[in-house]
Amino acid sequence: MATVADAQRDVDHPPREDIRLAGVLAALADPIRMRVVRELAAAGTTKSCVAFELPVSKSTCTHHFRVLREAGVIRQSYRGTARMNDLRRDDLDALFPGLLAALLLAAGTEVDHA
Amino acid sequence: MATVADAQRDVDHPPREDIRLAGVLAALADPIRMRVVRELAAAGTTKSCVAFELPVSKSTCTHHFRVLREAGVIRQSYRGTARMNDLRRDDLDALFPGLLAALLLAAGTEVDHA
DNA sequence: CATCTTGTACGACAAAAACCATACTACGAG
DNA sequence: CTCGTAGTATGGTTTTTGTCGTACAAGATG
Repeated sequence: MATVADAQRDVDHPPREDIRLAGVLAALADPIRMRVVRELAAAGTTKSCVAFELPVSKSTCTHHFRVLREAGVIRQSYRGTARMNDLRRDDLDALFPGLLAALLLAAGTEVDHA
Repeated sequence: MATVADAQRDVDHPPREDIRLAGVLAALADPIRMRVVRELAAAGTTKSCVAFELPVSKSTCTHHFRVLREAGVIRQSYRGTARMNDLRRDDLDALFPGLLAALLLAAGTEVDHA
């Protein structure tokens, strides 16, 4: 369960108005990070970092999640030792209408054809 | 006017099926290249490299146009000494429906709010 | 408390990217 | 033919990025 201590360990996220399109695109241009976003969108709920089973080391994993967070693509919060990740769908849709949907669709069809 | 010699100087473009979403996103994550694409979309026609008046040197300019071409975002062809550039709207729309429109819209609203 | 699980911090490294200057090619115009 | 214009090629520098390993921190669990 999330505790008060968890909340204090929480980390900074850019406010909605600071999210830049260039940052979002750079974040999603990496295949590992795009995969994370796709799995997050498919799940529809928060997922811990370890749940993704990414083919990289722990520290690289931390790096990728930080890039996604600083770009404003995901929201992170602690729950015990786990860091839960969550798509910032609301903010992205408000800022860039249709973009997330088009990106997820594009990524999906590309995988299907591979 | 375009000549036979012009055609022989033409350069390789990736076929539609080789265009990767990651490459397109990486290409568009650079502000200079996004600006080129936006101006191309707004113009609706081909434009020579020099017509963009980009704030970088000639060689850097060549570099950015090559990245866009190799990502499959633009088509280039010679006309005299000028290299004409053209958005690959048809291919992008076929591969990634709605993506280009969402990107252009997003880039446009971002500039408006700046 | 001891230990396991999760994740972070830091330092290092190689590869890629963005940039420039210089030298060059190719076409067009005088 | 000569010169100007448009762009390429090459090679260099600097910055950024993706990756890792090691050491550490904090909560969960025995």
